[in-house]
Amino acid sequence: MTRSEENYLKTIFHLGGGDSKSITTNAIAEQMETKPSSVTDMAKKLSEKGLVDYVRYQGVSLTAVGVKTALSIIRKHRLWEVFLVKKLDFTWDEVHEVAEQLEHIKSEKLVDKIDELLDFPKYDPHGDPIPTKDGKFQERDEKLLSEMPINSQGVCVGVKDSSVPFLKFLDKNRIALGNTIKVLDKEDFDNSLRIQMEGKEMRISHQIAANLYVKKND
Amino acid sequence: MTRSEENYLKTIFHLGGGDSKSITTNAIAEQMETKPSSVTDMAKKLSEKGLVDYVRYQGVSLTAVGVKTALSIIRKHRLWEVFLVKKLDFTWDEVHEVAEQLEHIKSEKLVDKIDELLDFPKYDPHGDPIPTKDGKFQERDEKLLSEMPINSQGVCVGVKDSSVPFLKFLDKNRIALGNTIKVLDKEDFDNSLRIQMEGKEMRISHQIAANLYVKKND
DNA sequence: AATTAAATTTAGACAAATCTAAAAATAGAT
DNA sequence: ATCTATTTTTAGATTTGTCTAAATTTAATT
Repeated sequence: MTRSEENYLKTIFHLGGGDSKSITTNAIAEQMETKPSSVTDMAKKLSEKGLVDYVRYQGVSLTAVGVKTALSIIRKHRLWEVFLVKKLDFTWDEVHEVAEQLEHIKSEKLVDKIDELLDFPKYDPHGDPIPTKDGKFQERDEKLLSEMPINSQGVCVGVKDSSVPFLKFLDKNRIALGNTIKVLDKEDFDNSLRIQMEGKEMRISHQIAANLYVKKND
Repeated sequence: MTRSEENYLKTIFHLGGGDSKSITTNAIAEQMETKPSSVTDMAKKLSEKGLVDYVRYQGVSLTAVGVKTALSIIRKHRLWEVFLVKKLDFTWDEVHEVAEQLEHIKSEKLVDKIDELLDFPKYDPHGDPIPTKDGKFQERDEKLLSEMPINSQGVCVGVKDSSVPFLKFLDKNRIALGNTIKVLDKEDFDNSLRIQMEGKEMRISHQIAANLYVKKND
C-alpha cells in the first residue's frame, strides 16, 4: 500500500464513500487538489486491488476492505494528533500537517503503543472520534451550534472546519472544546447568535456557529 | 529533499564520506542494496544540489551542507529510537526499522519536542551518540572489547553490529549496555575471552567481543 | 428526441527512481 | 608500458504517479 493509495482511500472515506455511496472523480480531485484524470487512474488501480468499487463514469465507493484500510489510517492520524497535543504541547492548529506524515508510518505495534500511552483516547484534539483497532466508530450525539434552539444548552465537543485560521480564531476568542454553551438569542437578519459560554455572554456569527459541534444537554 | 536523497546522504555519511573521503559508488550500492548505476544517477543529482562532491570514476564525499543534512537525519533516527524504547517499551532490536521511517518526518518542532520529552539523551539504545541540534557529535573514548588488555576493566557502552540476531543474542546472554566488564583471560587459539560481567564469569567468542564497545576505566 | 454543456476517460507525455546491458575508464599485474 | 580485470558510467527501458489535451459519455434542456 503506497502513501498515495492511502491518501486516496482516506479522501474517499471523508467524502462519504464508505457507505457504498459513489463519489465522483471530480469531487475527489478537488478535495485532493489534483486532476480528475489522475483520480481515474488511481480508481482503476484501487479497484484492481479490491479496495474500491469503480464503474466507469459512475464514480467510486469503498469496499469493506477499503473502509477498513481507510479507518486504520484515520485512526493513526487522530491518535498522532492527540499525541502531539498531549505529550509534545503542540496546539490544535499545528497537528494536522505533521499527522498527515505520521499516519503513513507502518508499524502496528507503534500505533497500539501510542494508543496505550495516551490511555486509549476516544476523540482527537478537534473532537473527531478515533476509530477503534477493529474499525468501530464511536458516533456521538452532536449537532451544529447553528441548529440549536434558543435556550438550549450543551457542551462544545468538536469543530467541523479544522482549518488553521478557524482554530486560531477560536483560541483568540477563548472558545475551546469542553466549554459549556447556552443559546440566548438568534438574530433573524444575519443568523448570528447571542450565547453564553462558560458564563460569559458573547455574540458569534452564523459562520462560526455552523462550524461548532455541540453535545446537547438532556 | 526526497526520502531517497536523504537515505543516500545518510549512507554516505555512515561509510565515512563526511571527512571529505571519497566513497565509491560500488560501496554505496552494496550498502543500500541497489545497483551502482543507480548510485551514479543519484550522485549527479546530489552534486547538482551541492550536497556532495562528485568526480566521475572517483566516488562521492559530502559537502559541509551534506554533512549537516546527514547529521540531522541521523539525529532524528536516534532520537526516535530512544523514544521507542523509553516511552513505548520497544526492545532495542525492534527500533531500527520503525526509526528508518520516522527519521523522514519533516517537522523541526517535532524533533525538538521529542528531544525535550526524552530529556536530551546523548546516546541511542545501541550506544551510538546522538548529534546535537547544531550537528555536533559527542565522540566517546571507547574501544572494542576484543582490543582490551587482560585484567583491564570497563563499562559496556555500545554495539558495533546492531543487527537483530546479535542484539537478541546479547539479550539472551544477559549482556546489556551499562554492564561492568573485566577481561580475565584471552585464548590464543580462537581469540575467545574469559570475562567477568556484573560479577559473573563467562566466556565469549571473538566475534562477540569484536562487536561490543567498552569504555575503559581510568 | 436531439442538442448541448459538463463530467469523465483515454492517450500520450513527463519526472523520479530504479534497472539491465553495453561502453568507457581505472587500476593492478606482468 | 601494455594488457586485462574490475569498476564505473552511459544509454535506454520500466514503474509510479502525475499532467495536458483530445475524445467520449452522461446529464440537462429544449
